[in-house]
Formats: sequence, C-alpha cells, structure tokens
Amino acid sequence: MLTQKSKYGLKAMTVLAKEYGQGPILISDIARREGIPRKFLELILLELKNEGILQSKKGKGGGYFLGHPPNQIRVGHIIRVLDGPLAPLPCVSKTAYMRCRECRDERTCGIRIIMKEVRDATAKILDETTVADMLRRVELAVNGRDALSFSI
Amino acid sequence: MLTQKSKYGLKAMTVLAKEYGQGPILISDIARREGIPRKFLELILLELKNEGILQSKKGKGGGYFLGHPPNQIRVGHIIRVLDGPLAPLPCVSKTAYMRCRECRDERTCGIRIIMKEVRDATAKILDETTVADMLRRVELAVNGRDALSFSI
DNA sequence: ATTTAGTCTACTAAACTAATAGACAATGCT
DNA sequence: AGCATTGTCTATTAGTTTAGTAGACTAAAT
Repeated sequence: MLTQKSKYGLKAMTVLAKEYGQGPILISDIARREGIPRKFLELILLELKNEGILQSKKGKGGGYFLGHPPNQIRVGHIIRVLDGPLAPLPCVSKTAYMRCRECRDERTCGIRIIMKEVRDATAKILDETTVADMLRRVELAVNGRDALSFSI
Repeated sequence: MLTQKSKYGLKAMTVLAKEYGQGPILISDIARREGIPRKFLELILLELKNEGILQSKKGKGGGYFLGHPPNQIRVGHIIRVLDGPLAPLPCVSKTAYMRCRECRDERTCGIRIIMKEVRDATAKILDETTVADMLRRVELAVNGRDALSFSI
C-alpha cells in the first residue's frame, strides 16, 4: 500500500510540474491547493529535495521547484524516496536488496520467484512513467478517454 | 510489502501442497519444517480455513489439508486473505474498493491512473499463479533453469 | 533590521505487526 | 466413559510504523 506520505508527495509533484519554469512555489500554496497538512508537507518536500528531485529557495520569492524537467522525473523514484523499495520482499529488491534470514536457498524459494515477477512488473510501470506522463494521462482522461484505449 | 504473516502462510501452503492427498498434516509439523512460530501459524491457518482455502480435522490423526487441489488455489487469494487487498490504493482495488475522501474526480486523478496499472499487473501475476505453479517453478529452478527461460 | 520562507529536531497518538498465553471444544482410542 | 490428541477462540503485549504537530533556527530579500 502506498502511504499518505507518498500520495501527498506525488500530488505536490504534479502541482510543481504544472507550474514548471514559472519560478518557486510556496509550500503553503501546494498544501492549500491539494489539502495537505502544511507541516507534514514540509518534511516530504525536504526529503525529495535531499534526493535532488526538488530544489528550493529561501526568503521572499522563495519556495520549491523541480530539480529536473517533468519528463525526467520518474514516479518510481519519488515513491522509493518516500516509501522505500517497491519490491514486495527485500530479497527481490534491486535498489535495497536484503537477504531473508531464514531462507535456505534463495534461488529455489517459490515465494521469491513469484514476488520477483511482481517487483519487476511494478518497477517497469513506475520507472517508465514520468511526472510528465502522469499529467498527460490526466489530460487524456479529462478529454473523456484514456491513453490506453489507443495504445493497445 | 508482504508481511511475515503472508510469507508464513505461503510457506505453509507449499508444504500442504507437496503433501496433498496424503491426509492431514499437523500444525506443529509445518511449523517445525518451515521454522514458523507455532502459535502464530495456528492463527494463520485458521484464517485460511475460514476462507475455505484449507480444511482441518480435530483429534488424533487430525491436522490441516488443502480445501482444493494445488492447481486451483491462487497465490493472490492467499495474500488477500492474510494481508488484505493487493492494490496500492483502496480506490483501485477490485476486491475492496474504497473511494478516497479527498479525491475530487476519481477519473482524472493521475496517481490513480498509474496505480491502477500497478494493481492490474500485480493481480494478473498473483491471480494467474497457483500454488501448483509455484511448486513447479521451484522444481525448474532446482534443475538449474527457470521456466521463463523457455516460455518467453 | 525585519519579514518571509525553508530547515531541522523532537515529540506523540493511533494503528499495525508479530507474536504469546491460556482456556475451550471436538475427535479417536482403549 | 475417560483420556490423550489436536484444532479453536479470545485476550494481551512489545515493538514498529504512520501521520501528524510544535517550535526553534537559518538564509535571503528589501
């Protein structure tokens, strides 16, 4: 399950992507526009900044803005920063691999084999989708149809 | 992330599948074989029984056994019983749909559009894979190669 | 210097996870 | 009938995670 934190983070990112190139946006503005508790949002944006996904400016005229163009920021990256690895088991994570203590032979663990498929499918979607893609998909949905109706 | 509970549950299911048709297996045997705390395993098996995935017999010669042949028990079903919905967001779950309170228009929520893809990909894998498939995959892995090397 | 706006550390209530404990109920055997 | 065996059910708990809140601090602009 995606946490509230990731959900808030993704919402904030879409706001910042829409406003990309127009200078910094205030935390409070994002919080108000998306109905996110302001203090909580501060922590979230800070984490994203420490990862280089966002940049910020202090003082008057300050605020947050994207560290890269929206078509270069991957949804998977945002979620990994805020929620941790995408993998359903640490032993199938590529970015945060950890052996299972109890596991006798990792290569022949049935659960692992299946969960690796799940992790790969999830990562494929989330790492191929950028924030720009997400906005585009919303645009298409607003026009009454989803991209998938065409691309399949 | 899969919980310990689901992991234990899946391990127990593979033991019971291997022994399918050979009469009931003791909770304690499963616990010992897989290194699962016995009392915890009781609760897990009970939940699976209440869903009809397992059956049990009390008294001497009793124990647990599969409610259906291993090729008719889907991994997705087991995980849903023990961990809840597969979907990363309640609003994209098919088996446990719940609207997001804050969501203005569900059809044009970018996060939802992407997360629906993730849920569909995950559900496709876990609902198409049976316990028998999982055992088969392990067999193939033991023989030094994975089914995927052939089927793709 | 003052105001504006992000930064950093600490704290907390509620929920969830991973168990543990123990009384109870059904079944098979002698 | 009585006893051992094995699953059932309810309660409790320590530890962790989640979703915030509070407040002092720091940098930039005017």
